[in-house]
Amino acid sequence: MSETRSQVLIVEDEAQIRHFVRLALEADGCVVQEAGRLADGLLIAGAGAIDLVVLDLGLPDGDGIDFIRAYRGWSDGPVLILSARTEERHKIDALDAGADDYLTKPFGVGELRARVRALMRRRQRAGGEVSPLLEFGDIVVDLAKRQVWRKGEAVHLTPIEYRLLAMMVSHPGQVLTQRRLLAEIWGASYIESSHYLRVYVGHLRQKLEDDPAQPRHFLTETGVGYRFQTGT
Amino acid sequence: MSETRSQVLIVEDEAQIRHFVRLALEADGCVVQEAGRLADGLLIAGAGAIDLVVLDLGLPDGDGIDFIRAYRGWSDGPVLILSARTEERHKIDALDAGADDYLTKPFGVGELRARVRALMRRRQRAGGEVSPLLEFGDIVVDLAKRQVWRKGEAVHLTPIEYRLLAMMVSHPGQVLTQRRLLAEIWGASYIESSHYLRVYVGHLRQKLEDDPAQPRHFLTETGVGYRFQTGT
DNA sequence: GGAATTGTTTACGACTTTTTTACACGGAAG
DNA sequence: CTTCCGTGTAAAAAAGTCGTAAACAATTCC
Repeated sequence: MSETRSQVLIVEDEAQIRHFVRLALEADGCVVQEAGRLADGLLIAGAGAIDLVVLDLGLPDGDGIDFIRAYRGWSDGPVLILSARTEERHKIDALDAGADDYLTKPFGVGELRARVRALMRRRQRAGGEVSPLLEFGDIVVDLAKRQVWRKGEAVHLTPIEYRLLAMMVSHPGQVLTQRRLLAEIWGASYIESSHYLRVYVGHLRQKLEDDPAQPRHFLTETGVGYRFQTGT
Repeated sequence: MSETRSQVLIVEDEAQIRHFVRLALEADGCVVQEAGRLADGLLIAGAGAIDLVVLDLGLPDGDGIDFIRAYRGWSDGPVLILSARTEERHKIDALDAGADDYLTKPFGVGELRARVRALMRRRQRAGGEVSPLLEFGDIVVDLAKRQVWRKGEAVHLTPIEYRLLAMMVSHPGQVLTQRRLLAEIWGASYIESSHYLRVYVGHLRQKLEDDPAQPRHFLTETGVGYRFQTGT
């Protein structure tokens, strides 16, 4: 936490706990954003440069496990679970879905802060080792900074465009089915709205392909989904 | 844990718990080394090749915190604390000294394994995942990416063509009856429409065989079905 | 409050895939 | 030799999918 302060997102329905966590983390110099529902949380996480997510599993508008899976679709950032569920089964499921730590309520504020510090420390160390720049022909993507360049020029992407791109570059060469893309970007209730994908893949091709009509990276697999091709 | 198995070091004075942890982690494919004292633990860890340390804080020959500090002097590898001490102060101190996770005794074996998997996952994420390739002469199939190559060149297949190919390469050398292929690809009500198969096997031969008229992989078993021959 | 940006929805032509139709080939049985 | 059956190609028609532009609604930003 030397120059840029860490951005933390809290996804939690109880305003009281949100506030409690916010105070705890701000004491360590974090910048905190709050979301009361999973859908809002995904929106914020997709829109901004979030360094760490603190997630309550028991939210009213959906299962927190689904949030982890969706988030993991485009981000490797640490996720700490807060939950009232103490059963081992829940912990295992959350950790295996991609969470990094699991803290059961009630928890001590000091322990929460220490665990957040541990995750942040590990994150910064990992960032130093590996270059976060992904390069594909003319396209360069920095997933950590949420920035995209084409032929050296910065490209502006909207939140949805960015999440779609991040999902695709995170699975190079692989076909991502329409159902999966829709479920992880718009939510499980949108798996039939495939026209959204046509519109937004179109946007990405417009902004990132040399010839949008003859895409070389964002390939269509008719009837199945889309494939991000890394090669030239 | 793709090729090289993870090396785990357990530093713990009670032989019973050591054995318990060893069994738990070996079940996940880890290679486990044990140390009963901090000094022995440092010696083993110092020899290198350790991917993760499971450390009991309450050892007779010294403070576990000192172990963490010493270990952090040369390694960034993950450290998971096991401890009978439940007080928050101890957790905070251990985490701030460089530990990555803190589990209080008694703990569930499932949770321990899940937390170890979470730490390992984060460690290995930098390395790209490799999906298994099926190779048959000139033909290479990547079922995970849904991609097919012939003599190094990508081959485009329609959904039905791909499902037919996937079925055949999944049962190499085996005769698949027309009824079975039709039922699995088109549905149970199509088991008499054997003529679809002629069309689509024809497509596959056209796209993947050297001489479609003299197929070497997609063989006809007249009156029965088709066989996928793996050999050259 | 107004302007700019972003997300959603609609419409339609172009394109891909599937289904259907037609016909030629070749071996086995009569 | 002819007939029949299962088979292999080709190409049509039909069905389904995709890409784009543009209008509208919601949201954000000044």
